[in-house]
This record gives sequence, C-alpha cells and structure tokens, in this order.
Amino acid sequence: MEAEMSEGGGRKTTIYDLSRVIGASPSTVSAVLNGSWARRRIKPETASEILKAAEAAGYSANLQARGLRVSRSGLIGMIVPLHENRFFGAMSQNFEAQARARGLYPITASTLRDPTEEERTVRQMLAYNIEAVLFTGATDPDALSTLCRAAGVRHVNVDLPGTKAPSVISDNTWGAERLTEAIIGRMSQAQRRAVAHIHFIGGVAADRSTSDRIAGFRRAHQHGLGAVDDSQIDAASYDPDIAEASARTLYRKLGGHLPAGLFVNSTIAFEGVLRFLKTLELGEISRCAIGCYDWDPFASFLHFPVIMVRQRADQLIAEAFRLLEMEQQSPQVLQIRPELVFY
Amino acid sequence: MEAEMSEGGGRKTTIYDLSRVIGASPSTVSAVLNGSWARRRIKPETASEILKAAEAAGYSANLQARGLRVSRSGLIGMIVPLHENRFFGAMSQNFEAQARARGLYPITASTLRDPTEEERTVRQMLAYNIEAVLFTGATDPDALSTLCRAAGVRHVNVDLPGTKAPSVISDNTWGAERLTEAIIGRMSQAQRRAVAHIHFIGGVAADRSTSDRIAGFRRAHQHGLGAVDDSQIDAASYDPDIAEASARTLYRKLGGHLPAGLFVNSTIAFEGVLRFLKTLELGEISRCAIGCYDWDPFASFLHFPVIMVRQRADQLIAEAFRLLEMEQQSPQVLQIRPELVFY
DNA sequence: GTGAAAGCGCTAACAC
DNA sequence: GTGTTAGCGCTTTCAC
Repeated sequence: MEAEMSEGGGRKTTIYDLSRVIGASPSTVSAVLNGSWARRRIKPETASEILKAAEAAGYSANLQARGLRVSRSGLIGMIVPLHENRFFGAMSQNFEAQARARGLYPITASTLRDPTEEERTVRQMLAYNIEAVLFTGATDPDALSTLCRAAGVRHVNVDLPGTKAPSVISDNTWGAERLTEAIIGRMSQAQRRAVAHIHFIGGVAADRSTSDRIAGFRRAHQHGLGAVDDSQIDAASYDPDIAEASARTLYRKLGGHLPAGLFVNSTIAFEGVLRFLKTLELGEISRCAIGCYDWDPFASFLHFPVIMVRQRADQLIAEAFRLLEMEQQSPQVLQIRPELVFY
Repeated sequence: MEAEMSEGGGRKTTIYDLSRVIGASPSTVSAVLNGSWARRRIKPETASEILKAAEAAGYSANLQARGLRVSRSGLIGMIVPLHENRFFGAMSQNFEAQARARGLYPITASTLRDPTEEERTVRQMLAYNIEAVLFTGATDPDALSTLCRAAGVRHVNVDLPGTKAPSVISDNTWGAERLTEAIIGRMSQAQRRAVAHIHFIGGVAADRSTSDRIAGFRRAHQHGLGAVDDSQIDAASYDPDIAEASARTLYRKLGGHLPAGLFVNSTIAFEGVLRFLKTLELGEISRCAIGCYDWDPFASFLHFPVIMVRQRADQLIAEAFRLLEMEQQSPQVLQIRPELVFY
C-alpha cells in the first residue's frame, strides 16, 4: 500500500478514487467524509465502508478544493512585528491555541514594523481567502482595515489601537499607576517621609502607550509622593544606549545617588539601565526601588529586586476573538489590565 | 469605487469580471495577470489595459483556485515545539525571511513537543497542499517523514535529527568542546595547576544532543584538566528545580565550595543553577568559571561573567532550505557549528 | 494575438 | 438512501 502512493508523482487519493473503489457516488463519499451526512440519510454500512476505505488509502481532503467550492478557507491570520520577542511569542502561542479551539487553522506572519510589509502580508492572506485576521502591533492598522474592509474580512487590532476597527490593548494607564504604587510601596518609610521622587526613563512620549503610562505614573506619584516635575520624566527613546546615558546623567545630577525609585519603560530600556546599574555597589542599588513596565523572566536572576508589568497575552487574544465574533464591528477600544510581577 | 466593493457580501473581483469589463477573454486576462504572457504574444495595449482595470478593481488572484488548478499552493510549512522561546523565535524569523525570498508563503505551527499534535499539524499542512516542510525539534521526526513521503512532500529535520530524511542540527560536540575550553580559559592559573574540575549539570544523557555535548565536554576536559570522573556529570533532567538541587548538592559535597568550573546544559537548567548561586557571595561565584550551553541575552545583566553558546538559527535554516532543494533527499545529518558568546 | 473549453477536487442543490 | 450535475476561480492546451 505504501508503494502505491510513494514518491512525488503519486497522485493523492480523491473522493473519485474512493467512489470507484467502493461503488458509491462521489457525492456520497463527500458527504460521509465531511460530516454533512447528518442531512443526507446515508446507510450506516455505506458510511462505514467509505470511512474504512478512506482510512486505508490514507485519504485526506484537498482543502484548497473544498475552500474554493465553499469560498472559505478555514484559515485565520495574525500579523506580529517579530517573533524573537517574549511578548509576541506569547501572543502567537495563544493565538494558535484559540484558533485551533475554534476549528480554524492559524497562520502568523511577522512584518518587522514595516507598513509596506504589513500591507503585502495582509494582501497575501486575503488572496488565500483568509476568514479573519488580527493585527498585533501594526504600525498602520487603519490602512490594513481599509484593505480588509474591501475584501469583507473581519479584523481586530491588538496591542496598538486603530480607528477603523475594534481594538484590544493593554490598560497602560492602569498598569503604570499600579507599578508606581508598587514602587512607592517598596521604598523605605524614611524615603517616603523625606522628599523622594521616582524617575521615569524610556519610551517615546509621543506614542500613545508611553503617554498613557506617563499619565498613570503621574497620578500615582501625585497621590503618594506629590506632584511630578517634568525633569522626572525622560521619555525620548526606547534605545538602550540612550536609557543607559539617561540613568548615568540622572545619577550625576542627584550628586552621585540613585533616586528613591525608578520607573523604566520597557525591557529594552531596562537593558540600558542595567548596564549602568552594574557599575554601582549592590548596597546603593538596594536603596532604589526599581520597576519595569514590561516583563522578562531574566529579572528573577538579578541580585536586586525588581517589579515588572506583564501584559496578559491570553486575555488580549481571547478578547480579540470575542470582538471578531461580535455582529457589530465598531471601532471601540477595549483595555485589558496587565499584571504586576514581583521579583 | 470603495463603495462598490465594500462590506461582506461584495464578491471579490475575478478574471471574469475583468474580462467582461474590458472585452477580452478570461484566458487573456489570466495570462496577463500571472505573468505567463511572455509565451502568449499579447498586444502591449491589451496587457496594460487589463493591468489598469485590475488595479482599479483592487483585483488579487484567488490563490485557492490557482492552487487547485496547478496543484501547488505556494505554501511552505515549519513546525516548532513552541513560540515562546528565544531560539525557536529566531528560527521562525529566519524561516519566514528565507521562504519569502524564494517566493513561498511561510506558515509556522507549534506542536508543543507532542507527537500527536505534530502529526495532526503535518496532516493539516499536507491537506493544504503544502510544498515542503521543515520539522524543527520534532519529537518523532520519522513518523512525520512517513506521512510526507506518502504525499510526496519534501521535508528536512532541523535541530533534532531523524533517520528518514536529511537533517541539519547544531554541532553539539564541537560546541561543547569549545565551551569547555573557554571555561578552562577563564579559570585562574592557580586553579588550572591545582586539581581542578568542571562539573556538568543539566540535560538528559539519553538524548542525542546531551550525549554529544557530554562527549565534547569530556574531550576538552581530558585535554586541559585530565580525565573526567562520572561524578562530574549530572545530566538527569532539564528541570530547573532539579538543576538547582544539583548545584546545591554539589556545593555541599565540595565542602561549601563551588567547583573551579561549571558547564550548565541549557538556559532552563541555568535558571535553577542561578537560583542557587543567588544565595552565595559574589566573591565566591567569581572563583567559578561558568558556561551555559544555550543562549539568552539576560546573561549580560548578571553581576558575574558567563560564557554562552548560541545556535546559528540563520545557518540552520539556510542549510535546511539547501537540503530541501537538493535532488537527492538522503537521510544525511549536517552539523552546524554554534558560536560562543562571552559575557 | 486571442478565445473556447476542459478540468483541478470538492460541495450542494435537485433528482429519483 | 444515493446519483447527477453544475459550478467555485483559475490555468492551459488547442484552435483559429
């Protein structure tokens, strides 16, 4: 049997082959094989005979043909900026699981934060008759919405919101407020009574996510330590080198001391800050309460404590699917609360 | 124009629509639109008119229909154990780039190191008429080979070898030997002259990759520090908790000292070791030269030096494609040398 | 230079 | 209960 269907040329078995072998019509075979025989009242014996033969022949339906016929593909897509990243990796993992749970076949593509690549990829997906698509961290979500709308394909923005489709993002303001509170909570009594400040490093203030975080930071700081001075905020870039320089400068400005607290915006900025912290004594670092808005397990291996904020990839994806399945595709923005992780 | 093709129902434009609009036959439109008009000698004017109309209508070919007709799909697949992992993330990233460079559309699926899931996924891919597939870290590569062979689909094993298809894996013996040499290189002169040993922690000795690494470790150790005693090797599990316990036990056994060198097999085992190391003084840790067979950038943030081994995802994928494209699909095993990273 | 027609493998009326 | 038939949208001989 293996010989029959071995090597390249060996045409894959079709329902016609099966129907010939069994002596039933292709439509009967089709009905049995795709479960639609609930409606047709096929004789159990016929059915089991067909199933048996299909099994024996190693039959599997040609999904392209089926898709063409029913004009659906069973595919659902997601784009992410890149795969080499903890968060997006978690997103892919959750996306796959949820898509499969719905009987859809998930296909994920990375688009490197390049709008052109995003468009190319989405067009490609549409050409494969994809049934729905998630845009995670898209740089130009609205352009993609236009594309999908034209093809009548449902879609949802994730992590970064758009204005032409429903979006589900992390609640950055809430997360930043909680993180700031937690940082204050880790400051000593003495520091809290003295004039103590937390400094904010990293990110780009013009980006929505950073500005939301700054808002949350300000609110909690105001509440626990008093008003925030603009000099406490240094959100000019995500670059680790710049973050390193920022930390160093801050240290000098404070006369060779760390601030009472540090709010680092993203693991990537944190990398830079860590490079600077490595040059200090442990005792000195311990007097600064450190938080990072983003999560990576490496923090658990550091020799000083850190509080991190972890986005809920599971909930983001779950909500994205829920929005996808709603009748009304209005461009609302849903916010998911992240969680604090203490190391 | 947007109104024309808006919302769900709006049938996507086909070559028939185009042919009607222009007054040319579907076959002419098809030829122009898929580039096969080099053979047919179509009038440039007709061609440009068709192109213009297609553009205006936002036409894009139905890839399912094309695939059905030419019985190819333009899809190439890869399975990986999971996405939430540095190495596999890098593999996906490289796979995508290389697949696109070849005009193929990459689809990646995670199978969670579950043989059943691996089979399900590969069957699914075959049903979509996938043109080739890479098995990365598959737990039962040979079963997948059988599946693909039956369908006449080319495939290559990556990272973990199989016996029924070409494989490309990291050169674990070579890497372990280099890592061991590097660890010895970081030991002090005094240690090297004294009776000093390196201990190997983590992994499962029965697995091919671990046993290869042990072989490399033994060879370099033999050469630089003398023969390895079996008590220096503790490769019973990848579990971080077990690795932590191993490190602790070793420390006690050595009378409250770390060995001169530590070879930790995998980042996951390293996590456990780190948990133990955190309980020690920095001075003490500094007297032990530490290497980890695997790579994660978090090592750069530790307050003591570590040598890591990084697998070359780029080369693994490049070679996998090369093997895929060779006429002869013999079950050879190609080894790619990893690189050492010093922190 | 271009058109007509067949058919990839499947499904879904509609027959009987 | 099962068979016949007409396409899904595309490519590709083969005619002219």
